[in-house]
Amino acid sequence: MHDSTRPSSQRKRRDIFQAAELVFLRDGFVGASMDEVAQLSGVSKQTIYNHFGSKGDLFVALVSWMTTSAGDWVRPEPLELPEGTDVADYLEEYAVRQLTAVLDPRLLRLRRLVIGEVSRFPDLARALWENGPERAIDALEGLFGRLSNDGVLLDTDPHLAAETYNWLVMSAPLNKAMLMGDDHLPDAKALREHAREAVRVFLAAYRAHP
Amino acid sequence: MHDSTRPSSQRKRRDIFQAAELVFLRDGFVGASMDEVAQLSGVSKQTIYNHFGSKGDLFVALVSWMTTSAGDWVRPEPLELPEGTDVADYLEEYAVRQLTAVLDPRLLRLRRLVIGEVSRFPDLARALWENGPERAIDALEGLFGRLSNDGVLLDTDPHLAAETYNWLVMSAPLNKAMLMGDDHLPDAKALREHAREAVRVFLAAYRAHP
DNA sequence: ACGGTGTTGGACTGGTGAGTCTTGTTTGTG
DNA sequence: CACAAACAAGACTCACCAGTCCAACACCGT
Repeated sequence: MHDSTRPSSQRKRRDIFQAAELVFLRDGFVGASMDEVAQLSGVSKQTIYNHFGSKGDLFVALVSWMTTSAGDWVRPEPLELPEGTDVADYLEEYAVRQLTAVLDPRLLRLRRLVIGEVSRFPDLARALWENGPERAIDALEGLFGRLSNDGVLLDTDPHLAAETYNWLVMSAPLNKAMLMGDDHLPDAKALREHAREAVRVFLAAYRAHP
Repeated sequence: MHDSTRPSSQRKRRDIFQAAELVFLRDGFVGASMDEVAQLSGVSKQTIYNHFGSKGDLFVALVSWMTTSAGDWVRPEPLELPEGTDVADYLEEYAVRQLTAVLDPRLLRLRRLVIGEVSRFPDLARALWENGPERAIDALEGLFGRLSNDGVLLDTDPHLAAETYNWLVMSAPLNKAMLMGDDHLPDAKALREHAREAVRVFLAAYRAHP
């Protein structure tokens, strides 16, 4: 609702986001209290309503801010297999990076929150889908298409292959984390082993037979 | 809080559950109103508080009721490959059954709700995990162990194989449904094709080479 | 230094919701 | 039939919350 470029305004805006993140992630959308956000951010309630028009608007802005600002967790640059690199090694490395990024507790809580609010904020959930899984799958699809042309992978639908690989890597830890909380996350070794097995299964089904 | 075996009480208990299901699944735990549950169930508020001590207790009872009463969606009997049946056909059939069961909108909404309330009700989420994915994986593990002994599958960790197969089948549609709402569910044909591809990938990686 | 914009703190409104209480009525059982 | 437990209906308490209003104050560019 406001567009002040004053430095103090920008600072306050960021403080509001930080407090809102804490409160919304802890109490959910309905359970969160704007008074607490105000108090925790050291900002008056009126100021919040000047920056964001309503509780719902603040929530939407917060989720967008969290997904884009921490948007490094999905590689924007297209995936490319460096010359002379083993496919298995490359895919395994990609899997480990992606897993450690997505299994960040902050992102897990955000994901739970957005999933719980699907019926109230369907657009947010859709945005999270498109910036998360869909973007990752699209990036993989590009890579797999090229690998098919090079005769490394079978000549099948690259999108289907990308989907399969993405979920082979992500689904078991992610779905478990969704329900089991942040206290049962796999450690680095378990993650590595999971990634290796995912790559093994994927290549068994999609590698071209020479 | 009460243990009346009177038939009218049982009836009212069921009515309360039905109304609570509607309200909680629609508005979430915090957003749900006990007054509305009372009015919708045609039962006085006091009666609700006689049966269940508090809003939280009603919520816990409701989720338990929904997971167990509709617990047919996971086969209680251990999985068994009938004599002379093709493994691929059997696994594909199992996948389609499991998918149609889990992709029921009612269960999807319940899952979203429980995921959104992980921090408030961690026990519920854990119970949903154990009665859902974990039980399905355990059942598959038994089957795969036997198939390994019979030389049909590779002699690898049957639990790992079960986990892989379970998520190969479930993850793509389930995770998409979690975020994209109940309006983008795959139809029967898409489900069948997805199941077939999951089986193909799984057997490519786990079938014993003769 | 000045003036406008942003900010503050707190009071205030209107509404809602969980849980309790009361009184009178229903319902199943001995 | 009689009795006790369960129920209905609604008023009631207490607390909380989204959003607004207002008068005094702080900040910043000109």
